Amino acid sequence: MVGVAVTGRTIAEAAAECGLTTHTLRYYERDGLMRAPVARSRSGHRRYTDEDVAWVRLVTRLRSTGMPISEVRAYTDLVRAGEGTEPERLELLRRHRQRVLDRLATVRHDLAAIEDKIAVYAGTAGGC
Amino acid sequence: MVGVAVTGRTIAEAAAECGLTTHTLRYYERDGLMRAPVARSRSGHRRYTDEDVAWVRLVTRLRSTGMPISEVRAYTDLVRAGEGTEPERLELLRRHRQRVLDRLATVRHDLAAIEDKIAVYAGTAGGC
DNA sequence: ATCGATCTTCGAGCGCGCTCGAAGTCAACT
DNA sequence: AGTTGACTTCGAGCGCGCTCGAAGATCGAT
Repeated sequence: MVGVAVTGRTIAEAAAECGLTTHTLRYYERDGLMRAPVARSRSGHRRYTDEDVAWVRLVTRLRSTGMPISEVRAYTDLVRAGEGTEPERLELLRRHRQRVLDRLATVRHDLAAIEDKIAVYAGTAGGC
Repeated sequence: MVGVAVTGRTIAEAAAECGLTTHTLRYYERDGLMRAPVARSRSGHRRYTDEDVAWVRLVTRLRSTGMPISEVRAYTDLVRAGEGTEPERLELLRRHRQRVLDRLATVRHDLAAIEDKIAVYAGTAGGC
């Protein structure tokens, strides 16, 4: 075979695709947030597969909804442990979901109070 | 007059009422998050008025919706500056409102993806 | 072969928002 | 009067989540 294509993305490409920095991507890996260590080229450079990128995207969704790093790691550990851990993963995700919903409700409630204040100022500005 | 009632709450009472610690309440004051310095008893202990508590409640709503301390301080400065700053206050609150709405949309979107995953696990667990 | 951009590891540093502890004063009850 | 607990100021410390920089190896285009 001539010219075997190097598979996977560089860390910079993966970072751009996920909206993260290369620093953060390395940090996540160090911190146990990848299902498996990212593959390397012969010279040691990281090569991100589609699966790696998809996983990082899941991680960012969990993070964006407020899941702490430690809990993302716990979830990752369960996935890495393989079959049989599905009930635990489900429970973890469901607990997270409930927390997010509670948080959303609180924010909406507090936002409503702030919007009342906006309405007062807007009324003042309107001069009516 | 016999037994003039001491007006206002102690810091512990105010903290309990606002769902904060006394440490946090002092920290907020130090950090310029109170409209005016809290009144003191003759011996120097803080006495929180209804207005103080109402203000702290506003601060907690701004914080709870993600406004940074520095911006709460900026808003506080405007209120302290008095009349004429209403348009700036309005603009600040409106900008905040928009950020909160954007954030809510993002969280809802990311949560939906997580709920898809929950559905997959739940399906697996259901065994159908 | 050369050169500039990108990659590696490692450990330190930072910004935010509290959180805590020390050392001392004051309040309130018995 | 004594004692227990709450209050004061001050500055330091902490947990989280990155973020950065140094020193050096490698890549890819010319």
